[in-house]
Amino acid sequence: MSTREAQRLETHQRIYSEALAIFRRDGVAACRIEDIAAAAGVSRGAFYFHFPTKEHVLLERMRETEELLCAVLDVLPPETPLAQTLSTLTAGLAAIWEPDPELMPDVTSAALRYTATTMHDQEATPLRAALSARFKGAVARGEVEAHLAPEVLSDLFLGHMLAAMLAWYGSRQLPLRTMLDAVTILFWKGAEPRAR
Amino acid sequence: MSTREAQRLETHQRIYSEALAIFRRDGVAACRIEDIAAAAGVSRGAFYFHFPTKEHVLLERMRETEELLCAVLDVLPPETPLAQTLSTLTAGLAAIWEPDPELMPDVTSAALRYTATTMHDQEATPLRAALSARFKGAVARGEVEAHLAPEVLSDLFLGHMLAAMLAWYGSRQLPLRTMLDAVTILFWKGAEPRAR
DNA sequence: ATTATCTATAGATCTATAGATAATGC
DNA sequence: ATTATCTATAGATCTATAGATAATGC
Repeated sequence: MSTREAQRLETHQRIYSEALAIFRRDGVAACRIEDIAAAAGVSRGAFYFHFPTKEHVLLERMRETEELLCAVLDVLPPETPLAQTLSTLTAGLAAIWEPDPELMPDVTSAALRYTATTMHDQEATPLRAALSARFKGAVARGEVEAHLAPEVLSDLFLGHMLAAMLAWYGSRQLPLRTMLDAVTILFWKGAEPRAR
Repeated sequence: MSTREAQRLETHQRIYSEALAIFRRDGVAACRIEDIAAAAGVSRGAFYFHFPTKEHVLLERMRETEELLCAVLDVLPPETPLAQTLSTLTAGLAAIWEPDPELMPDVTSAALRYTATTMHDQEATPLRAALSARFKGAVARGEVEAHLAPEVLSDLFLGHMLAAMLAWYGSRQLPLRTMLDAVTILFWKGAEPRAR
């Protein structure tokens, strides 16, 4: 790695982590670019060189967490039962967000809008692609009763996790892991009582 | 209604509808307050008198759609089976958003963040309260197998509808109504194959 | 010499607020 | 006379970009 590239990455990382710290302390809306630049020891222009807007810092946070989750999923062999894959995912999500919930609403709402408005049909984030492949395998193995295409089902599962995280954020009655597992069971079993 | 109040409401409505029109045409981010004020024939200050930020226009749009949905639900008698209540809700959601999808990601992401960050536990929007009451009744009648409290289940159902709407927005393979009904069936039956 | 990274800054836009105007209450 | 609604505008902040500097490629 060249000196110049190392320098750029270091500055980028410093701006990124200072921005998140100020977001947590003051809230995203109240934080000025000037505050971030000052904390990182650079000019306002340097912030704009690295991030078009504050929202892009939040999107990078989402990418970062998705990379962590991808790494966790990659460890599982392809034929892993979907139920176990999803359980691994909920554990990963809880490990990331439970100790640091403050930015969750801002990060998830930014990511949802960005994904909906700028993501074209064929593209997908690495996490969406990885989970979609797992769902396809599960459908092929007959583990899932699909009224919907596997990739749609996969996106819906991720959407349900986000909904659960936001519901959790508002009340915090249960541990996040418990909440996410309960929603996974709901996804799996449905809300209708079984005949007995 | 006093002259003054009528005038205020009229100006408010004019700013509101012009703002939505410009949001649809140019996108929320690109739209300047000046553009909205000019289209409504008022000063920039008048915009701020009626709305603290552009985001509050989006939140008012969400409130407006929720009122429509509440009106639809209120027609159903309290003992209506939950499945039928939810079907009425999906029809209402599709009727609102299918012909005018452009602002859906901005409206829903603003509403999600707002609800998560500023809504305290005891409060709820009229729609959340109305649907929560329906879920409580359904649990009492044994229509729902609840691993989660009825009001949490109700919020999750709404969250699942939003996730489905955003997934629909990205691809538009199916009619929105079909998509929402498929997710309702998923909510109801679960993804696991039944023993046969 | 060229280019990537960053600084400095001009101009655009936002936000807060003092002041104008017309409706209201007494 | 008081107050609600709106205008005008000063000051804050953002965004776009010209220019400085130091690393790179030749």
